[in-house]
Amino acid sequence: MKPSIPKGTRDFSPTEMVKRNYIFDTIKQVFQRYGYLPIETPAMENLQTLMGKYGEEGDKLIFKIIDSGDFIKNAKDSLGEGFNFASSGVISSHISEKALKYDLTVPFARYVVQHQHEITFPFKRYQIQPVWRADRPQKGRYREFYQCDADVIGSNSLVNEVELVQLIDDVFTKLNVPVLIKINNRKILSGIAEIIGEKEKIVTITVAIDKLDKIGVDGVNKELQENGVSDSAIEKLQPLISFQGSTLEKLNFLKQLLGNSEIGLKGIEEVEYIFKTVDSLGLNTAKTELDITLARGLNYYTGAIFEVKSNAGTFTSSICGGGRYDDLTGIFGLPNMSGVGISFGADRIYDVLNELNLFPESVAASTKLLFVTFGEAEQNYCLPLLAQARKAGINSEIYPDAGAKMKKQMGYADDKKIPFVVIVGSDEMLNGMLTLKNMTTGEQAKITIDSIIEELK
RNA sequence: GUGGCCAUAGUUCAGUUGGUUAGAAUAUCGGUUUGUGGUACCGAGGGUCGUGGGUUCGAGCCCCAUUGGCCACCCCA
Repeated sequence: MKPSIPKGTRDFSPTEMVKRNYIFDTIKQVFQRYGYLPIETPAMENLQTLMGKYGEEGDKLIFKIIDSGDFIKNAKDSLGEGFNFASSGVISSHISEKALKYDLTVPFARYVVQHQHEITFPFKRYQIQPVWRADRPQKGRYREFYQCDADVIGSNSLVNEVELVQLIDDVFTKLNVPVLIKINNRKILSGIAEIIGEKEKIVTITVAIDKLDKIGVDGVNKELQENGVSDSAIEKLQPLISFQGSTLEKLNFLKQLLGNSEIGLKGIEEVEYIFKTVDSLGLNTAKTELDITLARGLNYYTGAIFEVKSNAGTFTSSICGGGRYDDLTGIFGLPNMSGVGISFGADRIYDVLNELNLFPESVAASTKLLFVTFGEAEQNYCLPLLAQARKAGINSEIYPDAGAKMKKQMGYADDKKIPFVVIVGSDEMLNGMLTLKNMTTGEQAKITIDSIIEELK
């Protein structure tokens, strides 16, 4: 049998893990600086917890876990004798009650409701875990990937939104990636749908507008028409999607256009506050932009929405995204609990850093000292010295096979990029003067174990 | 869910209009050197050419199917 792993999943080598941990550590450090604390939730959730939260497309991409035991019998019991295997869609809900989590936000909402009596609000949590999507893999898209989420729930304040923008800026400044943070507000999109008289079609309209930079104005109009949006509504939409200008000009333009929409004006007010406050505080390296064509597919967003793209390299997909959701917890029985959060896509950030060569040269050297011996007697002599070195906090190891040739042991050190080697043979054992070799310079010296520890500490 | 490209050693790839025993580089292991790595030289192992079928005297090469990979659309991190 040929060894293989499922489509869209990957193994990570030690070198890759060192790089990945660099990203995780950087993000974690910034999260903590902003007062977020970690939680973890299971890899799987009850299917009902996840279904219906991500829109029609999203629901299709949830990995369902088949029930253990005789699921055919179970399905028969609940569906009756006459059920038809051909309609797998019908039986799937009868043979699966668990699913792999699709994102971290919905399980977080479930967590908040389930643990509401242990939580002090506003609750700020971060979470770095894998999620799974049954998407078809391609560049920057995996079926198993890590999200790094920071969310605050139980606070309506726009200060949270402002802080998240700063947090994004901090993370990418530390990682040396120049980014563009696109900001919009679902309320503005609602306002637009309202004033063009197609309130019901808001999802269709936002999805179409979102594609503007890819398919152009004509493409958007065509898609709207095909989806039953009236011609007069499309006409009213034109000035909006073709408008160019600075954030300030966009805001003024929107104020005029959405003057009759209460929700639209609310959205403008929120966006204006976020931009003004962020501007007055200043950002390190990130650029911001109001993008009224930014929609985002996840159904649960109701207020501000964010999307972050790299400004350098060929990687154009978003590497971070988020927004405000007013009622994710309502469905689990805890209404009026607004939250806002963002999610960093660690795997895509990895791809960006790799392409731009932005990983630091020597991220965390592993072993610092290797004991090379010539036989069992030497090995026995070295074991206590090895323990002594470890106790002193020096990452060290001994070549485990006592009889191995020196060339082999040295090669091992070289391959693992171990900077120092201690060579111990009969001479060394006689007087305790060990041979310490610096693998970078090739220099050797006779020296005691205590001096070695002192030097490498 | 729709479309395009690809599949030969652990890895990256050669392989002539279809013709004998499928090659190289690199990695691995061994040796030159049983107290010295990163260099050099020599040698070894490693492939039912993704899988199944077809055409042919003969298929790694042509045809069909299937699986897997990459990429684009959709959607998204």
